[in-house]
Amino acid sequence: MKDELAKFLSKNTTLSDELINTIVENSILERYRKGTMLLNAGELSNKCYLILKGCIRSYLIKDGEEKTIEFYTEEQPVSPVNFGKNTPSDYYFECIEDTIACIGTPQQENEMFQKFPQIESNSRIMTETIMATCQESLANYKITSAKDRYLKLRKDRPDLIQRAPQYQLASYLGVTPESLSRIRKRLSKI
Amino acid sequence: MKDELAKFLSKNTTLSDELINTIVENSILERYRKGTMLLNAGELSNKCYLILKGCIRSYLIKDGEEKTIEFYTEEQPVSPVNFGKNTPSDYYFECIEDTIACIGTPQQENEMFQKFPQIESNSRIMTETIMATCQESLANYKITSAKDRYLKLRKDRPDLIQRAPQYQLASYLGVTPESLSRIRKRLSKI
DNA sequence: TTAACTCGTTGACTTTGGTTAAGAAATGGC
DNA sequence: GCCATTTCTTAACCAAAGTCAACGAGTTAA
Repeated sequence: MKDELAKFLSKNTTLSDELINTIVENSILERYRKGTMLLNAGELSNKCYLILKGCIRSYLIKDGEEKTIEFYTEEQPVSPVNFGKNTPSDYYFECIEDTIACIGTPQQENEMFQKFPQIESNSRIMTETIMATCQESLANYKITSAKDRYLKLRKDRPDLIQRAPQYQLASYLGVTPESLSRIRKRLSKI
Repeated sequence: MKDELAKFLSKNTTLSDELINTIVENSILERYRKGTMLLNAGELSNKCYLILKGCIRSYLIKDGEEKTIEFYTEEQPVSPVNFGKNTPSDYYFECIEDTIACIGTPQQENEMFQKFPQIESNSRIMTETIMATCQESLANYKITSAKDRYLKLRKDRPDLIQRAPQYQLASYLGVTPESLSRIRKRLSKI
């Protein structure tokens, strides 16, 4: 499993093999069962994750309904926006599959940043990349219909369609489960 | 004008007054007339901005229509997602008012990061904050109606309603100008 | 001053998605 | 296996937003 982590780092950073090794050797892996809540709304977040196997969903509850914000799968970093901050989370983080993840804490992060400024630099660049993705999602969301968003999701992350229940996909796409069902029906007729 | 920059830095970073002074003294200010294109789609971005006065709008063109992504006003940093990268921009950046901004370049940024690692650290944290805002926007967009988004915009950024033409606000809210007109009419009747 | 544009508004009509309710299918626990 | 629960689908109806077209106010340019 630690290989996955090394692979991720060499793909997403410009860190030396030596440094990557140091990180991998000092990293902590955890296993979670499907259904485990990693963070509840109202709680402080003191862990971030890199998924090696499995799937994590973030959501919030509005008007009594779960609204899925994001699905995270293999090789994706999961960092709650209040990670390491003294503010309560608005979001829930839940494992929707049995999941193995590499854990990070604010202390450990700070230590690493101190020891190897290189890592902070890479972290900044990675954050910028994730932000670009987020901005793109928002732009894309505004200018497309629910049907187009479903098609795009099916194209970009086909595995998710299989892995997540439909009502979660629906709220992720910003529609009701009924609407998603209709969209799928319309598409299947073509 | 440089005071504005110092004010921004002391509000948004934990940098020492000394360091802030260094930055302010080395910063370059530029003036742009209303209508100036700061970046066109397809171009590389080698400048980022901190607005001291004025308003910048980013948009993309889809199906021949301008879709407004974001409005940036006083004290907001404007960093195209491809800033300093070797990839062409998908977005246009336009001054919709006469604007004064502080300019940054990738070279200058790197130099500063090298000299003062503190600054890179602050930059990372600022990026994380901006990302949180972006994620929140996306979440908020998904779970609200156009009317609610208009009300929220009017509450959060009342000046924008006055400063930007309605068709730009409409595409920012993700609706047609006709719809926004109707939403405003409905609201005025209450 | 007039002609041409742009922008915002309005109306008629269509399409899409939400709501409610019911039933079918799948899942999980015993 | 069987029952309870959850999830998915379908249908009828409604509300919101898109489309198309027309019009008026304001601006610009000849």
